[in-house]
Amino acid sequence: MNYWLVKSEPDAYSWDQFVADGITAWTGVRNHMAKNNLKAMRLGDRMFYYHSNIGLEIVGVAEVAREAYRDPTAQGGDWVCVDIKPVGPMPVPVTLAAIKADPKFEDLALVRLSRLSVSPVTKPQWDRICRMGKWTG
DNA sequence: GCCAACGTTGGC
DNA sequence: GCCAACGTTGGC
Repeated sequence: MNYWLVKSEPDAYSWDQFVADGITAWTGVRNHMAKNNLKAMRLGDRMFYYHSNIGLEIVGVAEVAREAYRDPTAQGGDWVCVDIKPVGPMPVPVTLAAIKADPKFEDLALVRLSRLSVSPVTKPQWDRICRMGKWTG
């Protein structure tokens, strides 16, 4: 299984809205590196759900419910989206500040490539963030 | 509100 | 093919 992190501005689409929807198509990605990450996602892969701009913290865990397919909101190009569904909220949200304060995360894409909206997370990074957030799933 | 990072556009 | 200008993202 691979691990990921997706960003959403809570103003635009919050974790609570995501939970209310139950499943959502992760559309609108228009960056090639992010697109490649979407294409690499496999059914059941897990991802952190991060609130950018407001909150600046990982608030939940989601998983891939459908692998990459053509993004219906794209006018042209070969943009793709995946379907994701919430697994559960992070018992203790993990803040960007806490992540940045830990030297073990200096290679985390969220830190190094701050503008990338869909990024990979290594297994050790995943486990460490889960511990910080008291995630027991 | 500012600014750094970075992708895209367009002139040459 | 280079590079300046510009737009967007996202943290501070």
